[in-house]
Amino acid sequence: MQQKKMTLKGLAEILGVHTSTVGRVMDPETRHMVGEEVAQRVLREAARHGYRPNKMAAALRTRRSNIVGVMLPDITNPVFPPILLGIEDELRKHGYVALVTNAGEDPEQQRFVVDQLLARQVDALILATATRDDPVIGHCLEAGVALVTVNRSEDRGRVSSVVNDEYAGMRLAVEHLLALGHSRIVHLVGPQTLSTGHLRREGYELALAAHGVARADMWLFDCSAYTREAGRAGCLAALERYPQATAILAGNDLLALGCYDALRERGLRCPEDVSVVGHNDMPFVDMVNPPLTTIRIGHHAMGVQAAQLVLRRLKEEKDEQGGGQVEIRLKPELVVRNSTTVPRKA
Amino acid sequence: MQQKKMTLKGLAEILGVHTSTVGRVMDPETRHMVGEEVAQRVLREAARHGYRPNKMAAALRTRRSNIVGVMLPDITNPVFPPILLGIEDELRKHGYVALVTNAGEDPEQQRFVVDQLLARQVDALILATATRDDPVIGHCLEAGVALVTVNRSEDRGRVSSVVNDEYAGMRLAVEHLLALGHSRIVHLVGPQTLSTGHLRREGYELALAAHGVARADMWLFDCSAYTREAGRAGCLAALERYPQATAILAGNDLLALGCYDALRERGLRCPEDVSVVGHNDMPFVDMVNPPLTTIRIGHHAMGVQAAQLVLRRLKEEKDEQGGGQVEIRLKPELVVRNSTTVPRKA
DNA sequence: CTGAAAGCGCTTACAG
DNA sequence: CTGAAAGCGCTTACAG
Repeated sequence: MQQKKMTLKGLAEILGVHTSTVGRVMDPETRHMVGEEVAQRVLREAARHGYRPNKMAAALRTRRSNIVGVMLPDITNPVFPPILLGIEDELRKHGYVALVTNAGEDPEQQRFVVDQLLARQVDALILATATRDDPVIGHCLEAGVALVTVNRSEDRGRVSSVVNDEYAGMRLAVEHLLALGHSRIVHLVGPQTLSTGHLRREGYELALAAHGVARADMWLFDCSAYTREAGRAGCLAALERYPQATAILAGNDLLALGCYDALRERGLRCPEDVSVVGHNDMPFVDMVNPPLTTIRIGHHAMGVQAAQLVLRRLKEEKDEQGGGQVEIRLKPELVVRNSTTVPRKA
Repeated sequence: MQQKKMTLKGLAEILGVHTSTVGRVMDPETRHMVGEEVAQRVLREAARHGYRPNKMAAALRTRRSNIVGVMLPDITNPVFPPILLGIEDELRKHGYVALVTNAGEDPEQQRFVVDQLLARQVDALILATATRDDPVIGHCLEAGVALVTVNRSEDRGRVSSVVNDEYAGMRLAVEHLLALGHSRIVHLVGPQTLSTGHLRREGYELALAAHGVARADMWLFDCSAYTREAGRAGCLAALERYPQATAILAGNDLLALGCYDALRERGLRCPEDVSVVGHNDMPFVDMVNPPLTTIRIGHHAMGVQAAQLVLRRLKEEKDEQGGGQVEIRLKPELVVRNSTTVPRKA
């Protein structure tokens, strides 16, 4: 059963040819260099033994592992699986695989994980963990790996990224609420250490300003993390501070679900008393009560683009072309469901 | 910036010692073989150059990659991320990493993915894709890799597995409904090609039989897949066939959510008209309307156990001990929320 | 305690 | 069209 692993050398011995001949046949690119008849014999024998070339050995020799490392902050957060799927789909098309690891939010742990990935000779890194001022990115840059950031970006522009257009998303959300007649809109702000939290906050301010809303009427409330519990606490406190609020624009869907908890606790109805808008359109927010109005982000597409970008970078590297950093911004979409309606009468 | 990659040989040259000396120092296990003073010099120089041993080269030499391949059917299904997390956490503790890939449900594609993983020299495989009669498992067995199945198992007992105790879960669900007073309980059956679908069905029958319910009063309805849409269609058809049903026991949470859709379409209220029970307790089913009563499965623990099992198998392999196949069954838990109540009056 | 040497399984310039 | 040889970066028995 446990058939002994066949190698190039083994096959060559059986066939009475040189290993380099077998090697040439196994690679479709170089197969033409070998005589038709010999090639067929080699192929047949390889198949008979279920020969599978050892890619690690090849990687060692060519200094190309065809592995891209992917570091996630939390695979359990529903936005990441689709991104990952997009990355994998695209990489696979080009003969690459993803070495995915979950690193949490702690920079020390992340640095450790990056070192693990580098020790395993990944050709490139895709980081979904970026913070605006990210020490780990510096670490990666020093190591000299090809690098791309996905979903989040850093502030210093040292690395290419594929992100959502956060300004556009917030504009959609704000204009939806404005159109319904809301003028007292609280923004539950996500972590300011992350580009998403920061840019959505700016997007909220920009969108309101564009519609002539005064600074004083922009009601911001910080949440410590993108979690349901932080959303609940933030919403409770925001309701206290701004009792006249008729709508809440949450930094993401998890915060929005926390708002649902808080509103229920306060005996307020959504959307009749307070409208709520989320951000991400993560799975199943159409099933909650009430179905959540939110901003849909193309997570799968984001993964695909990130993979393409990193693959392109790898190609340029080989061609010795420098190439500056780019930021690819995907357009989000408003999904109106039942958590938003016209404001209650004051 | 892009500092040239340092190697054992490079360090040895700089230090004027032999590569094997440097090698011995880099491995804590063999460090004691080297003189204290030399070891310190080596360590200092290694740190100065940010030396990171090439694990691929080591793997080639030792024939141990310390990589475990993990094959998933669909990372987008919320039950898998926690399993994955458990696997990774445990593997990391032992110096292993997971090479995760999403393979879909198609056996051809899965076989291809397995070959990819094997070509990359994984030491072992954890499959979350198992079907009751699984051709891909045969393929893996032939290749002679250490193998463990997680969440699902195959029928032939050729491979160890870590699964949920499906009988126990169904007993909890059935007895909960019985205790509420239901006697007309439909079971929306999951795919019979999967151990989960099959065993939950048997569990339903066993539990009802234990309470003296006649075969004729066991109302089964097959669903083609574990999806919300299949649940909706199945529920609609089941309602047609069994109009007196007062409760639905869905094969999993996704099917249960599909029931919600169907009930809404038929103008039936849950739980007043029909109680619904799910299976898995996946994230956010506490936020749907109504919050779902379901069976909680320890997915993270399942991943941890699967990793432990495969690691143990690897160790035995080294120790030349055969060791038969085992099945580890985790105990599930009933989570009562608002989708179940006493039956309506007939 | 340290060194010299062989070899893991490939790839690829260089000959012929 | 095919072969001989070197080498990717390690590890590890074998000497001394």
